[in-house]
Amino acid sequence: MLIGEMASKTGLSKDTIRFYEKLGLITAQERQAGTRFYKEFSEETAERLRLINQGKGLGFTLSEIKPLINEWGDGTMPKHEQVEVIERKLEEIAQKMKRLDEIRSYLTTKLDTLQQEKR
Amino acid sequence: MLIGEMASKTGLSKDTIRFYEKLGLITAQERQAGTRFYKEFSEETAERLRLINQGKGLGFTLSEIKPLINEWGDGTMPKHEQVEVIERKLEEIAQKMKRLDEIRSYLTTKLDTLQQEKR
DNA sequence: CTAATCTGTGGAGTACACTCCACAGTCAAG
DNA sequence: CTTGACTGTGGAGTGTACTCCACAGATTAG
Repeated sequence: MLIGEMASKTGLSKDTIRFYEKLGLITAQERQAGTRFYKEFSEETAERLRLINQGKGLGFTLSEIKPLINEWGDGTMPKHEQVEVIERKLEEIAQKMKRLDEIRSYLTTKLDTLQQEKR
Repeated sequence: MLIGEMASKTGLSKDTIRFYEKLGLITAQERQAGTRFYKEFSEETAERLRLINQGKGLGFTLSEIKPLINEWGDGTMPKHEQVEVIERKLEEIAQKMKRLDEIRSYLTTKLDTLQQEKR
């Protein structure tokens, strides 16, 4: 699919998608058309874009997200290191969940207080 | 306490703390000293700064955090609206937790795959 | 065939969240 | 009473993540 379809499919702007491609967060096939080239995006890339978006909403930066979603399989990183990276991320996620829960109970308490005051 | 102490206490830079004060995320007493004024921060403000920091790490922007931690008690917002705001935020948090869990299982699966490949 | 709509590129501009700097007043130690 | 470490202010600069624009080629509807 071309960039326009991808944009409406994911809710991201074309510019954002191009930006992510420049950063290497996603890739595209080049399809020739006369003298120039168009980018072909795959269904899998749509999935990736969704993951990226979720990550962002959770406070991960793009540079944190990059290794998270990349194939690791540049072959460069030894397997045990990959395992370590993932384990570290899992800890981070556990941390984030804990914090979310703290904010949740903070808000719940506030809500209770408000509703009590009402009567 | 003065800004330096607050900075080392929270791990935020003095500039960041001043920036947050400008935005109205935190407040300070003014203490006169000769011709000029110094800012006195309270223990409660330290708590606030910690909350702000947690919120940021979870993907909330400063402008989202502001109403979350503010006293609402400018008296301006009617109670039932306050309740609504909090309820909306609680939903958002539930969403974020769900997404975190999705990423968690994505990573766990990846981890399993890697460890299986090893043998 | 032509007009409208799509496409990639290069580069400029924007919003947010800081970060740094120069300057001048304050204060505690020696 | 000087020196060094602290303080507030104003303003400039930085990094991240876009967003917008002008341009020129490509494609599609009529």
